[in-house]
Amino acid sequence: MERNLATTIFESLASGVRLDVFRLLVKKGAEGLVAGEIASTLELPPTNLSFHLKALTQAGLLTVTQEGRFQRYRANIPLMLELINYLTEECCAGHPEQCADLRAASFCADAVLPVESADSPTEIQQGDSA
Amino acid sequence: MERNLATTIFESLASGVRLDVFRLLVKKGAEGLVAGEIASTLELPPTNLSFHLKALTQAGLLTVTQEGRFQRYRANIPLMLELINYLTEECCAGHPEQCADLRAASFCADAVLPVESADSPTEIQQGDSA
DNA sequence: TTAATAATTCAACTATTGTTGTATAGTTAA
DNA sequence: TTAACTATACAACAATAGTTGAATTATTAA
Repeated sequence: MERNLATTIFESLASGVRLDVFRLLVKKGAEGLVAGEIASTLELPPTNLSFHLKALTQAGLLTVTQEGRFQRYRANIPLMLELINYLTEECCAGHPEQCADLRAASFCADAVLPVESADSPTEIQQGDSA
Repeated sequence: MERNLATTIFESLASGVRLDVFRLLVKKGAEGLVAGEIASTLELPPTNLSFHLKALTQAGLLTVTQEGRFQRYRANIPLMLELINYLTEECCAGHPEQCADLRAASFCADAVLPVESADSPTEIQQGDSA
């Protein structure tokens, strides 16, 4: 993982609103939520939520699939695992075995599989188009 | 973990400088480094490094012990574990067993034990004095 | 005590981020 | 096509974070 990506991910979680959004979507797992459901659950104005969803999605922490007029968001758990691996590289002064448990952790790996839908949703990659 | 602490931790890692500092100290493990060693390793002006060390320490990610005229910094790995647990609470829509591996991870747990020193260093708790 | 060293604090400036209201793009149904 | 709805993009302002140099505190050694 590149340093810039890591700082972007941390920055995208350095806001109470975005942290609430990400944790909510981690809880929902593979089901995810559409933007309106997130807004009503967290009681946020749509404009403000959109701002934060964009930040999280551009950091790669969320994926988006379009379902008709809805946008469904899901947490990108594998990216979180990569981030943790980045933090623990060459960990503990030459004793990497101390980190083995964490580095091998699976962390909800199935949470990124998209749910089947009648609208045959299309993946939207908003990675780093900025 | 409280939400404010979590966002403070993420914010403290949302800077390239602070991320470099934290990863460097994770690599050093229980040995840690004094401020001057960090400054020379990362080629940072002491004033700027001090600013970032303060942010990391106030977030709880670093611990400081005084050794004579030196300040030795170490990474606080258990806090990182708490943070990961906070992210995975009620994970994956009622299937918490999918996260079991990560939540049980030990992640360099011995990295916080202070190294013995002739100066009998004293713990300095800079947690939330602000 | 005096000088040298390690690290931090303070103040000023620059740069970036967060919030809100309004306007726009795309989707659905009559 | 028109109207209603979902969600995002844009622009303006308010608030916060980052960097630097000079001054300060604390420790060590002569």
